[in-house]
Amino acid sequence: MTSGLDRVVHEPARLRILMLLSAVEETDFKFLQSTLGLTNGNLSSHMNRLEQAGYVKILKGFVGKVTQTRYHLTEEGKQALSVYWKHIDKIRSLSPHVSG
Amino acid sequence: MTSGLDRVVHEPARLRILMLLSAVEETDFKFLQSTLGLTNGNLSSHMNRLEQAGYVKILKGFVGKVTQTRYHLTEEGKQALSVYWKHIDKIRSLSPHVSG
DNA sequence: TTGACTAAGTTTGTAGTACAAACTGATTTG
DNA sequence: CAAATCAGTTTGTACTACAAACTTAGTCAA
Repeated sequence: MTSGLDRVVHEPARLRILMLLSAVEETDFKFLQSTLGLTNGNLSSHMNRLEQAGYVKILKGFVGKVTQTRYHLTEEGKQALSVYWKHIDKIRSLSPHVSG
Repeated sequence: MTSGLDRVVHEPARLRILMLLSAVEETDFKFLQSTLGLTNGNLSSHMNRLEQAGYVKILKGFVGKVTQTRYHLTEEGKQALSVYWKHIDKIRSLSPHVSG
């Protein structure tokens, strides 16, 4: 009856983050930030939300003396994405007339 | 840089409403409500939002002596849906590895 | 060594919104 | 005439995305 869409995944910024991560497996804050055009604060919040949901792992380290935060997509995250797209396809099939 | 996703369309309940409407062109409150499993208040708000966006037309009338509200998908609404799915496909193609 | 500047994020405040509960107003039924 | 039902609308609340302000640490210039 309901859409079944996972709100954590459904948020546009996070969906794009997850899709990027699913392509590269692991990446860092600055890459995501500049690639997706998000502000620091915004990206930071989203990554925390994704971590809380268990969809990414946050890895803090250094590059030389400068801190660097890396992100890794978890199995749960991959699963969530897969399920998400299934639900999207279901909604999309509600109308055979809208192709996109 | 941004997702390009229209927030009016992106909301799950509204997306499903629009997809249903795009299949049937026109329908009434009770059908939508029972088909999608939304509460009256919730559906009412969503339909108003969709009307404000110009995506549906609200037609109030009677069946016998009882009021009935019908909804009609506008051209703008169809367009918005089409554009929405284009953006979704673009996001989806960010990763070739997630099939859904 | 101290003061300005940059880097890499985090925390905070606010405006917007989805949802359910409470309400409205008309009609029908006991 | 009261009570119940129908067909929705309005209101209140809890949540949340976003940007602005802040933090913490390192680098450079004099």
